[in-house]
Amino acid sequence: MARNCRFAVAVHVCAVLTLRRDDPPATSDWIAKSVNTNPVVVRRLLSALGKAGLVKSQRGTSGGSALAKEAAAITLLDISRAVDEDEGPPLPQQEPNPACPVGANIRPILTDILDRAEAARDRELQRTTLADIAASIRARLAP
Amino acid sequence: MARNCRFAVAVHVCAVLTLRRDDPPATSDWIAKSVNTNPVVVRRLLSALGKAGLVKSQRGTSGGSALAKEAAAITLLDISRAVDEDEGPPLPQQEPNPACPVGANIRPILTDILDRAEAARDRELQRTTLADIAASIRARLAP
DNA sequence: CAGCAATGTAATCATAGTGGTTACATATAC
DNA sequence: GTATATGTAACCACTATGATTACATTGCTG
Repeated sequence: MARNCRFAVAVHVCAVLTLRRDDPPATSDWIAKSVNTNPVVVRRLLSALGKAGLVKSQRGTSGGSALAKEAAAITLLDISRAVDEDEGPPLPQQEPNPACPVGANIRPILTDILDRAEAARDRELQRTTLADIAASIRARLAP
Repeated sequence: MARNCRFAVAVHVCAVLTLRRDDPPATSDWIAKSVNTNPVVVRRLLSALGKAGLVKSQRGTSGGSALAKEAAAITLLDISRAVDEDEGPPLPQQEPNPACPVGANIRPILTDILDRAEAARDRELQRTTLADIAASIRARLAP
């Protein structure tokens, strides 16, 4: 998993947008207050989410952002892919020694394993949608 | 997944030790040449693997390292846990705004999701042992 | 149309993590 | 006792991250 917090913050941002359905679009300023960070950080994420087609933003007065699709149609994997650009598997950039039987053969084996591990993680993220997140939050609000 | 290469290098190191079963213990110098890195980097990993009980090392002349268990009894998850110390889920250290319904409730939800994703990855890593890695390498050596 | 309010994005900065390297103390075989 | 190996601390260069400032751009609204 990526060691940054972009995914976590992006889910938070999207959760805000989901709970604000039917309300005027949320400004990056407003969202930033909920996340407790700088509005530009939020706008960067919204920009990435927008390029992925998950969110649409409007400039100008009474502008802001809203989901571009149904909450049930956006999975956490979509969000992860949108904000965490695809770096390959975490292998050393220095190639191993091809003169050693291990060095000559370990690379594709490691790539395969790391890809499989990431696929497992992805499958898990794909199982949850923004609608599920919203439901979890609502459940905690009115117990 | 961690964004460092420790896991990948550690698997390489362990693969070397596995293929050298019944040979004199491997020195960090020798292993480093296979990985194509500095011996100290290898020793750091061997130290962590040793503390996890996966490897044993011997100082002094004709010293070196060897597996502490059967290769079939060491999973890639064991190696990952040994060299990538457990940082929690990647959440922002700045707590979200408790006055917002989302900010007040998103934290445990995110933790749950990230834990689940990591568990899926772990389950995948657990399915492969060092014996499997060694077999894959041997298969590529004599096709 | 004027002006305000919002996004989009570049540039900069402090901080932290990573891996490579040197150095040296310690242990062990011969 | 000496050569050889591990175990670690210390330091360095490089990179990623997230916060921040600044400013251009867009669009509503009076």
